[in-house]
Amino acid sequence: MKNILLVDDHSIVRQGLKNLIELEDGLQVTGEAASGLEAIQLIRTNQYDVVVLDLSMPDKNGVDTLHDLKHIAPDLPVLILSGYAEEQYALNLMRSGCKGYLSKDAEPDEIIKAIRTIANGRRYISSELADLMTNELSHPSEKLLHEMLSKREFQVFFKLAGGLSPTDIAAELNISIKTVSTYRTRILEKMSLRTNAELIYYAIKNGLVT
Amino acid sequence: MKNILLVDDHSIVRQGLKNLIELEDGLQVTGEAASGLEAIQLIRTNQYDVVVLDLSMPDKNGVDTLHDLKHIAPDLPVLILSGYAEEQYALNLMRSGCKGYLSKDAEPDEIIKAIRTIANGRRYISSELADLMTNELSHPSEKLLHEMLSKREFQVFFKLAGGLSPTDIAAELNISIKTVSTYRTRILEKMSLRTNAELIYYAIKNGLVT
DNA sequence: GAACTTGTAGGACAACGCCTGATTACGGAG
DNA sequence: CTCCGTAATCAGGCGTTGTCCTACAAGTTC
Repeated sequence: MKNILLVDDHSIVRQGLKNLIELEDGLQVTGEAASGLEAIQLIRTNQYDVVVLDLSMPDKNGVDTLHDLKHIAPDLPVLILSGYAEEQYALNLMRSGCKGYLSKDAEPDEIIKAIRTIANGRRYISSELADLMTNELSHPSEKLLHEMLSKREFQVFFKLAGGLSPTDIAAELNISIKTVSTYRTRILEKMSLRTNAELIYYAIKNGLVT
Repeated sequence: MKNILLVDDHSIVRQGLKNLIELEDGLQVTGEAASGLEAIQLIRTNQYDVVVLDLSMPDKNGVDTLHDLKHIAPDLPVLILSGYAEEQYALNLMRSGCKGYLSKDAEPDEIIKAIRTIANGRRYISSELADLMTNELSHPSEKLLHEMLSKREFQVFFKLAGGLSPTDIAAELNISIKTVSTYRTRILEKMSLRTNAELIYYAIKNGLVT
């Protein structure tokens, strides 16, 4: 029997998933969290086989949550569930160590399939994502700019795009402002941007923020 | 027995809502639509007492869907369920004739309460929304926000939106940086924004920059 | 004429950016 | 397997920039 932790701030979504999952043999939901912090705490004290993680949450976003998770429990497999517009960062997330990535409007069947696959220790890659990735491998030069960022850089990028100040970001990531500033410089450099404004513009135009 | 139509493109969310609703006496889900168009079609041919409508959908967004709905079935009460960041529309939507507005992360209890209230022909207004509305009424603004700016303020707004630094702007307008900063403060104040990022976001979404 | 609004800035202080450098992690060459 | 280069993560110093608060004159509204 596989124990599943659901992380999503909308209780309706958790309800829906739970319902779906509990119809299945061998799968059960043994934990629910409405935020990244809650999730981290549950994982510290309980034992799960799979985490199903929503990307967009208020207090601590999915990207950061995934990052922290990987420190606490490197081998715990994570399935990312995303809304729209977030397909763009699928590749970044896969590199950050999630085992699967699905859009919320996927069919219930597919979600179950993904959970099963991941619970068994394998990766789950949807056909859309597979396309993306092979595309990626065959023409590496055509990477989207933001996919050239490291994990940490991407986290910072994301927060800058959301309008957070360096000070806020430093606090959220527990690093020095100086470090944030360093990342910012490198992000602008890698992405050939010049200002925060351009960065925000990029993020909006590429659907990285809604 | 009240018949409810659920409109949301995520089947998980529909599942969750359905589950929630069917535990209740006197409420039943008799229709589901994954898109605005589907919803319109169902409403043409079937009889519902309440529509629960998600705001963000791919083909036709909730705003437009609501608008069309009101032409086909002016008296059919609609409860809007929104994700984040959409609170801005709440007021416009209420004016467009929806009967209630709730965030998706509301408690299940509240959702049920809202549905019941609306099904009985009354409006449902959450406390957050009530706050917003009174706020709004106290300084009425039919105008677009940026139309409330003075000439000078608008010049600065425009340049800020374009990513110019205060220093650059000061140079272009031959005024002190301090003055630019003052305008910035007033602009943010007048437009109820908090950061340059939000300002840029506003400008892009309102087509003030390309 | 009192009460806003608009255009303008100065001073104090915090925030930020740029440059530089340490440490660690990793992958390929030898 | 070790060595080394490169990329990633982090941060301090120092000077600049920008924000916030305050202020004030000129117009506008009631």
